[in-house]
Amino acid sequence: MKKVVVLVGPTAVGKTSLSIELAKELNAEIISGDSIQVFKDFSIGSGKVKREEMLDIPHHCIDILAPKDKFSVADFQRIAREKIDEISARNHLPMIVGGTGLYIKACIYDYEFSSQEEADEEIIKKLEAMNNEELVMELQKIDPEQAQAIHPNNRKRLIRALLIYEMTAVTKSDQIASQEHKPIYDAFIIGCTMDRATLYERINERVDMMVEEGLLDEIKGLLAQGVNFDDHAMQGIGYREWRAYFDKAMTKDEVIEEIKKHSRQFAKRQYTWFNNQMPIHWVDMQEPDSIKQLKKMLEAWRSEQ
RNA sequence: GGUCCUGUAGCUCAGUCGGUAGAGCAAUGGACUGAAAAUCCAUGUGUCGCCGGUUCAAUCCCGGCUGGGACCA
Repeated sequence: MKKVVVLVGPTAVGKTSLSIELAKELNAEIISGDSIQVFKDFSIGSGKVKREEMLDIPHHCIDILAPKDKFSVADFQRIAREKIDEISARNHLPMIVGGTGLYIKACIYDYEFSSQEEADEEIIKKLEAMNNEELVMELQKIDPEQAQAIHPNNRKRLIRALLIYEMTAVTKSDQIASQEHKPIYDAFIIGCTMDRATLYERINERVDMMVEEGLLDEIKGLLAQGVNFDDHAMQGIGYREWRAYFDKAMTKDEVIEEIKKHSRQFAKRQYTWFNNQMPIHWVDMQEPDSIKQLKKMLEAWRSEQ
């Protein structure tokens, strides 16, 4: 099995700088595991590494899409796995760094997405016109297991499950049942953490910094090139909140507060994912000893067979 | 100085014609297999400003005190 280092953690915990430090020591190349950083021109708001911070460490999966493109887990899985192969072939260590839990898990675990045609507009319209109860009843017919598992209020998932069957003729349950739910790499998963109150302070400060660095100009630039608030990447935190500003429903300061709040809530959700979905070696970013210990463990892991 | 309004959950406020209280937001926990920075679920004990009075019983009525606001001087 190929070795892969994975570095995850909530937003603003300090993943980027630790990743560069580790990459230097391990002769690694970094693959960004982030659902927004793949888009060009979504830079300040997505917390992309700056050129000068990279210290010549190769970075992948950043700026690989145009701002109006669509992207999905399956795309990420395919591209990231290709990168892992390439980097390994170069005798470098691949290191996935990011906060998008699903993307990262789909990449390193044996998730399998059946090939999918472009979803039929007609079918989507038909499903979206149905109420929750009707969706559940429909799913009950083709995939009772998922109809049971998905909460009736979660329309997005209900529609997704129905669509999977429409597109691929395989139910979501069958798809999942065919997997072993195991990693396909020898992955060493590091989780960055710190005291919650401190993290929240850092998040607030980071948002202020983004605004100082020109977040609003970044949004204006995107709008000027034809991106609008309904586009996929614009649903990212730090981006979607500005819609209210341009609609004159909120002041700049109110938008900034919204971004901070959403970022804090996001960090909490990230913890929930990382705590429950993957076996993680947690590192306390405020404890130098904790990082030292991590490096020792990484050394040991790396020299294993 | 006077008159009136006001003080209930971290915040904004409901409410109890007297039987110790509830919404939204926040917060916390959780789910998660093609939108995942998305989507969804669960969780509400708080000296009802303080002291006293009336009452079987007061957050609710009465009195005083105190904080906030508006208006009149």
